[in-house]
Amino acid sequence: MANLNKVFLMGNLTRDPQYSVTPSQVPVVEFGLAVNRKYRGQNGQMQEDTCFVDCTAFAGRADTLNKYMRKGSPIFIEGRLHYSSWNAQDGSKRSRLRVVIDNFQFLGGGGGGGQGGQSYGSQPQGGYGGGHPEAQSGQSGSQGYNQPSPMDSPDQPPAYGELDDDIPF
Amino acid sequence: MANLNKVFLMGNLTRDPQYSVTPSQVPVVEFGLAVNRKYRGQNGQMQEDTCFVDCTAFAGRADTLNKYMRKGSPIFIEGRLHYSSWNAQDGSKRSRLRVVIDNFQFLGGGGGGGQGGQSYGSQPQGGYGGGHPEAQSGQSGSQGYNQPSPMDSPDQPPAYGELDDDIPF
Amino acid sequence: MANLNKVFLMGNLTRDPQYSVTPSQVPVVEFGLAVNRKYRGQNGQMQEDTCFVDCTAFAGRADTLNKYMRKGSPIFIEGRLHYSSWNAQDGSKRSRLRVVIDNFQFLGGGGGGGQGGQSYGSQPQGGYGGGHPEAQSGQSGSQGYNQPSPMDSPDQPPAYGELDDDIPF
Amino acid sequence: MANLNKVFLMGNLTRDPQYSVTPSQVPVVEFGLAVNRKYRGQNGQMQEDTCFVDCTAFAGRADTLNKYMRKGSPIFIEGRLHYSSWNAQDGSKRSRLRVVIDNFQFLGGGGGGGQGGQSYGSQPQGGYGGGHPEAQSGQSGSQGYNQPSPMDSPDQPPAYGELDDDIPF
DNA sequence: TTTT
DNA sequence: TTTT
Repeated sequence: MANLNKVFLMGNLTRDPQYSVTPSQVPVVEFGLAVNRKYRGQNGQMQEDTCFVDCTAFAGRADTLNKYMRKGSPIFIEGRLHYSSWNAQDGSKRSRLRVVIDNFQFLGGGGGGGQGGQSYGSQPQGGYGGGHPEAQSGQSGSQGYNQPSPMDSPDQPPAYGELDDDIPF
Repeated sequence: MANLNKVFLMGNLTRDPQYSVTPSQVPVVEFGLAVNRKYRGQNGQMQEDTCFVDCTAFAGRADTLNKYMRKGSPIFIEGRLHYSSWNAQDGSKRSRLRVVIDNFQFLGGGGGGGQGGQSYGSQPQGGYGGGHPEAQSGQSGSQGYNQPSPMDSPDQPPAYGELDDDIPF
Repeated sequence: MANLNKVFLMGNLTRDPQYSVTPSQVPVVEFGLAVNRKYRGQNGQMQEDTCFVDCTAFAGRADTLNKYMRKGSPIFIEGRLHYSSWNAQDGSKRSRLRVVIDNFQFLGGGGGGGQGGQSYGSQPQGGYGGGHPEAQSGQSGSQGYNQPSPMDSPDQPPAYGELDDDIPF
Repeated sequence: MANLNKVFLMGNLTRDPQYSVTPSQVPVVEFGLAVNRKYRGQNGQMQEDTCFVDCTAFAGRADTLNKYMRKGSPIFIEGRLHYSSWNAQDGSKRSRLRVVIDNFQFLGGGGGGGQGGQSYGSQPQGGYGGGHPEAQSGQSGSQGYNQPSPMDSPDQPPAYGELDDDIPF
């Protein structure tokens, strides 16, 4: 009953984002991501292999990614594995894993678009969302965070009663 | 400009959750978490040390944690570091890091409450939310997921146009 | 040039681990993992989908997993995505993503074997390794950790010079 | 008994790395990290707060960080929380959380040093290690990875027996 | 090919 | 202030 599905990737787009919309006009973006890995092989020499991952984003994230990412762009992605299966033309059962994007960060220095390091996400408490005008990404917005600013000098952090806001952090 | 703040912890509560509410009646729960680590020391012998972390949860998460967790309970936590600072009585500047909980999982087998493995969270696409009646946790709910059910047998996963739902996954 | 490939999963084995060895007798274990997700669909009702992930472990990890895990066993996995590709019989190019296991935790309460919560891994500094006799998992062991035990009472944590050990933590 | 302690941070150094060595000459580096978070407050307006985290690295990682990071440099860090406690001069018990660095990535575009996106780490299977000459970081090196290159065209990935290497991935 |  |  315990379930967790969390993926963190950094890599470069292998192709320009492909933009589409669902039947009810929700934006969708798909692209490939290449994640390289260097490792020391049996022979003691450095080797490299690449993990190619298909990634999908929806809604505001799709818009933002489509706007700023290009083939070669470096990106940090937080998401989850998604499994889909279907019946192939030859009658066999086929399946695929992809990554559905929940949050991302543009990383500078790469080939394509993103050269800043903006952050986008959908988790108000989850951390590193917002920051970009296009980053409309379904935040529930109910759990703001306000830096405690205690009036005086206790040996403990301020209690919640001293704060004028609902959720202190 | 790139920012990320993500913490994953598994450990046991060092004390019963302490429940309170913010001035505007938002539930808050605080507890200590002990996370053990075994490692091989300089001498080659196994050693153990414990990391004690103060954890805080708000709203529906606070209610659920308060209801099921007790001193000794094992738990999996996803959250973020939160820094607070204040002036101590002696005039010195003091600060503290704590973890603000975004998602959690009860893990069986421990001392106190949680014996199942239920999952709670606040991220519709982020993965492992819901499942428990008490798990009211601020989901924005806009990004549902429906298993694709292709009509026929392509050699590719079904396109979005074939799906009768807004966001396929 | 920035690359990251990190996966965290919790779920249940869909089949008993399948044990084998590489040509040079390195143990290998493979199993399927089912990771469930509850979410609220477009219609507002709770829905569930399952992500099926093929997992592979090597060496000491393979031994331990093979010994304790069974179909239905709950487990926490830390690993990385691995991409492999090959040419299918019909001449088409095929590919697959799987998860290579770096660390894992048995989680209690499930169908099969693991009912404790032991921890296994390969990262001395990475956290939660060791603890089980079978957990031979390639630790480099060079970064031990010793709890600082300052003699007196500064207003700062003890400096390294006060410690009688190489790496204080 | 289940324990996990994992931290992922992206942010900027708040000061130049401070280099030292342990009594037995193991390199140590310490620096502060600022991780920003944007969120929508109760009032509906965007707000920002910063999490300040003390970070420590040892051995080869310390050397590399010391060489390339400066105040303002952006960085991605994977590590673990470390708790230390001591008795303050006034007799009170004091404690502190910090992050011990296991892996890191330089991120381009920031103030100080890192302008590439090199990756450094200590986990052979863990992913994104190596790549830099200075990145001496305690790899056990036993779990190399070789891309499978099947000769022909099965409908399954190649079995291990077909591979001429110990650990295929 | 599928687990709770 | 501490849990298994």
